[in-house]
Amino acid sequence: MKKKVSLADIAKSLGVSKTLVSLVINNKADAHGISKETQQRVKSKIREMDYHPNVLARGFRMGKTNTIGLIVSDISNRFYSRIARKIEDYAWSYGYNVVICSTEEIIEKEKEQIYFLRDRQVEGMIISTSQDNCSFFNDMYVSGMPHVLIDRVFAGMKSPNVSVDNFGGARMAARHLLNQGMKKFALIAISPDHISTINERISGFVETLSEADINIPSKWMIRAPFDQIDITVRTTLQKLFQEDDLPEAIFTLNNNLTAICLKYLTDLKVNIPQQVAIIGFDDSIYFNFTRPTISSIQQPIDMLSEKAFDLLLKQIQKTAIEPHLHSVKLPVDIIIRESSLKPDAL
Amino acid sequence: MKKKVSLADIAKSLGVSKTLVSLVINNKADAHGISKETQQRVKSKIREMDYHPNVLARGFRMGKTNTIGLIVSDISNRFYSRIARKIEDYAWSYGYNVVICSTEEIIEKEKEQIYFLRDRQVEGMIISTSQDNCSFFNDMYVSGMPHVLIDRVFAGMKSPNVSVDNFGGARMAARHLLNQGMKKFALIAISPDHISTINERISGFVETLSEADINIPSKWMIRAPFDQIDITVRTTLQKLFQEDDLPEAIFTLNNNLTAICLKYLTDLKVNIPQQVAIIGFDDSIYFNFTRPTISSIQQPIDMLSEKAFDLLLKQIQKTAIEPHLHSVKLPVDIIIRESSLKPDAL
DNA sequence: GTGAAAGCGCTAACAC
DNA sequence: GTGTTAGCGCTTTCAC
Repeated sequence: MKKKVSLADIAKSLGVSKTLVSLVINNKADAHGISKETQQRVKSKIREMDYHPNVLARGFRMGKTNTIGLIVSDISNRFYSRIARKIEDYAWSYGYNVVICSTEEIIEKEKEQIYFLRDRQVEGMIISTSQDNCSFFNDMYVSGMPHVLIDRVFAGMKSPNVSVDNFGGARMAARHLLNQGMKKFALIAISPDHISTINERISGFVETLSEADINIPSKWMIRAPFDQIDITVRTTLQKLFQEDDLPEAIFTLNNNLTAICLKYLTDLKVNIPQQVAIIGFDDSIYFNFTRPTISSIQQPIDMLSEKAFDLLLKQIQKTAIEPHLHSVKLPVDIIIRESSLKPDAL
Repeated sequence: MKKKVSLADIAKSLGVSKTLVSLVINNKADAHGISKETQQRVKSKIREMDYHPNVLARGFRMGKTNTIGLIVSDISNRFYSRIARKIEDYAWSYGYNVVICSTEEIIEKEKEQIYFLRDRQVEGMIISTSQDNCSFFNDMYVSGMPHVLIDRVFAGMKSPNVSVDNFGGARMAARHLLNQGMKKFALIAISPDHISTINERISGFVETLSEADINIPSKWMIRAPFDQIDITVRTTLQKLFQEDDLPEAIFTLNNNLTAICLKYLTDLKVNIPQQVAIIGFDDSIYFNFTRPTISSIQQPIDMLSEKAFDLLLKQIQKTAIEPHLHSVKLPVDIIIRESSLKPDAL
């Protein structure tokens, strides 16, 4: 693996040209009418000398790196790691590698990472952005850098994108709670407060409630900074449960929030859903065996990843993207379990 | 972003040599006594023409790609995605990108991925292998390809490696259960059956039990194939609970197994720990708020990742690795929650 | 059927 | 202080 045998070494030791060897390696020998016998000689020499093409050099020469980038806020979040896995599978099947980057929701870091990947000539990127508007990506789109925005999107953006129906999902959650006669709600989101998914979920929830003439008091609209979710949720819940006036249900806006919220509700010995019901955005296998089991909005992660990769590949291959696929919004499901049921329904 | 301005373009439009531009770009201008004024001219031209160095070309020239590979069985498994995140953070801080590969526990796929990454000139790899012996890696070590084995290791291997004390962790679990007077145990592992971590955990558990003259009946030594965990666990548990003779406790050997096992125990309406206790290897935040809360062996993921990256970096930089750091084994903790307590202790 | 030579974008001796 | 030149390992046009 070490000796760094090059194509030239093979050619020399065989007394043939580099062209010949290159042709054989790339299966273009037949097309060029290279004799079977020569081909065999080359092939066995390659094996003999344990030659491995320098893919980097080839990529450099051909302007193809066979690498794509995946940029998300945090690869250890299961939502993103599942996306990563799917993207990786598709990528691998097309001969691509994927480079991962976690932005920690820091806009500057995200930009830096995108620039870095671009300078390294990745052929495309799939991005769940932390930015607060699409001008950066519109420029990128105009510049011709293949990319697709995933999960988090903006109105009026030019880049191909695929997301889920956050608004509709939140609406489902709200309706489900309203249908059971609940009237008092709290909502826990993360900040920064320009994340599109979070805002769409908030809108969906809030608007649906207001159609029923219900508002969420501002003290129950909770924002936990991305890097301080744990402590924020803990102190907020502690304070909340010191008061007499409690919400009937809490809507947690992503999987981390749901988990952390449940952890501290448990610590506080709050009965779910008797004292307070809960429903989260983004499902987890664990929600099946907590007691109570946890209701949630389930996202079509596999489909999301598949569509995203497909859109990226089309750009890389310069295949036209049908207009109706340029911006895809996927439906979500509500999984009703015990945590969101009115106590008397249990 | 598109026009592909090259260093040569800058040089030409400025009427200077490429060398000059290169020196300025790489902050070597001062050392070479390039006048401040020329440097400024170059810099502003670079900005004016929106030039971005082709990092690939540079890497190609210098034999440095600033890329490392991370190879695990499944990046969507939280254990690995947390490792990935940490590795990525360290890598980024050293100017490295990380390429992820999921092997699905398929040895051939793993080898293919390693070859692929090698041919792409990654500078090093961190690998949680699915292979059943270390000869492949010993060859790799001899060949000089920087790499470190993480999590799964082999006795007598040459490659630098870092793992956790699986044997000790399983022993802790066994002792904890034995201490409470339990005598009948089941164990659920994944196959293939050459995965070192799994085997060490089995050994630790089984040996500790046998010191107390207890054996696990073979019908209670369960193996679920990696890609069929769900169905295997389900049918196994269904069958198990049709019988009168039940184990007092189940030891699940990784986070997936624990989750899936809990899911189906819940489906079967089994009372934990009254009917059967459970303790898992690998912790999860969710174990805090299930009811009962779930006991587990907690692994030092951050430390594991840090040590691994450090060992890799040393190899890349050709720094000597102190002998006692060549093979690192990290201690684990037992987190005792409700699921593993004798009913009368609750 | 096979080879020579140019060049992808960059860096680094070595000149001048 | 600045420029010339020779590659890194590969593919590809064009020639023979």
